[in-house]
Amino acid sequence: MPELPEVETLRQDLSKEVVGRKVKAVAVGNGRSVRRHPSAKHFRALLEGRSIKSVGRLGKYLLITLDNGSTLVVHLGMSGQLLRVKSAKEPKPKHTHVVITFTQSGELRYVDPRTFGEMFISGSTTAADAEKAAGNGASSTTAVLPVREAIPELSHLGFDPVEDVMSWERFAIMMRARHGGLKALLMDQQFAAGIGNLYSDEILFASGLRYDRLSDSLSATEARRLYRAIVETLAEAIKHRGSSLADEQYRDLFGEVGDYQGQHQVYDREGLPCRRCRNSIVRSKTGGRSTFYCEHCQV
DNA sequence: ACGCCCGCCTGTAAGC
DNA sequence: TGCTTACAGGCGGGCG
Repeated sequence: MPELPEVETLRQDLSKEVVGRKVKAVAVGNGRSVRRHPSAKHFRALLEGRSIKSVGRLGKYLLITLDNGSTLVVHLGMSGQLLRVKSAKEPKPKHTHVVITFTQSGELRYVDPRTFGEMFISGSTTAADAEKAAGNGASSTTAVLPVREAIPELSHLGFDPVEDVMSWERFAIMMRARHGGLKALLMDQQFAAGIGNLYSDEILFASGLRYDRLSDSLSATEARRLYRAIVETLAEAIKHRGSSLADEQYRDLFGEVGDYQGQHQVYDREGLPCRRCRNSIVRSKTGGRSTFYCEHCQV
C-alpha cells in the first residue's frame, strides 16, 4: 500500500519524466477512478491540452500542477500504480483505468485493481468561478498559495512529516493536546499526512514505543524519540525507494519494486526474531488491522 | 474526542 | 480439485 515514501519516490520520478510535457489525450476506462467529477468527459476536458508545470506531494497525494493553475491530484489508494511507458503499444495491464497521452509520444497510465484510489482536477476555474473571483478583489491573483489553501479538497490534512519541519518541542505539545493510542494518531491523516499501517509500525519500533501508548503519556524524551523516528524512518524509506511486499502492488513509475522491505524491523515479520533483541515479533489485531511489534523493545 | 464498525473493491490464499 | 470464505487496508461516514 503506497504511503508517503512510495508516493515521494513517484513524485521524484515524475518531476524528471513528465514536467514540461503537454497532454494530448486522456482516456478513462473506469469512471470510478475519476468519481469526484460529474463525468469522465468532464475530467478529460479539464486535462486535455494542459502542460505539466511541476509535481508536488502532500501526504499520500501527488499534486501535478498544470499550466492554467489547476492541479491534477492523484491518490493511489491500496493498489494504485502510475506507470510511464514510452510507447502506447506496450501491453496494457489489467485494470488500467486512465491513460494520459503526451504530445511528444509516450503515456502515463493509472492502474488500480481495487479502485480505492482516485484522480481529480482541483482549482480549475470555470467561467462562473472566474467571475466570482474577479468580484472578490485582488486576493485571487496572488501567485502561489500554500497547498492546503490552493487545494480545498486536501485542507483537512495534517502536517507532512517530510515537507513541514518542526521542532520536537512543538511536536511534543501536539502529542499532549491529544488523547489516544499512538498508532491511531500516527495514522490519522488529519494529524500527520502520509503515514499508514506499515510505516506507523516501523516508526513505533524505531522509537521504542508500543502502539497502544497514549499520546499524552509520553515523557519529553519519548516525544523527541518519536518525532525523530518519524522523520528518519520516512527519509530512510525514501532513500530505498519505498517498500514492495510480496503480496502487494507497489511499483515505481518504471514498474520497478522498492527496496525498503529488506530493512523492515517489524512489519510483516510475525514470529520472526526481533533484529534487536531476538524475541519473536508479535502481531495484534486492533480495529480490523494488524499491528506488528516487539514486546521487549517497545514499552 | 476517541474507538470501532461499515462499505467500497479485487486478488490471493486458506479452509472444507 | 473447486468452491467458499477470510483477509489485506486507505478513507469517509456513522454511531456509541
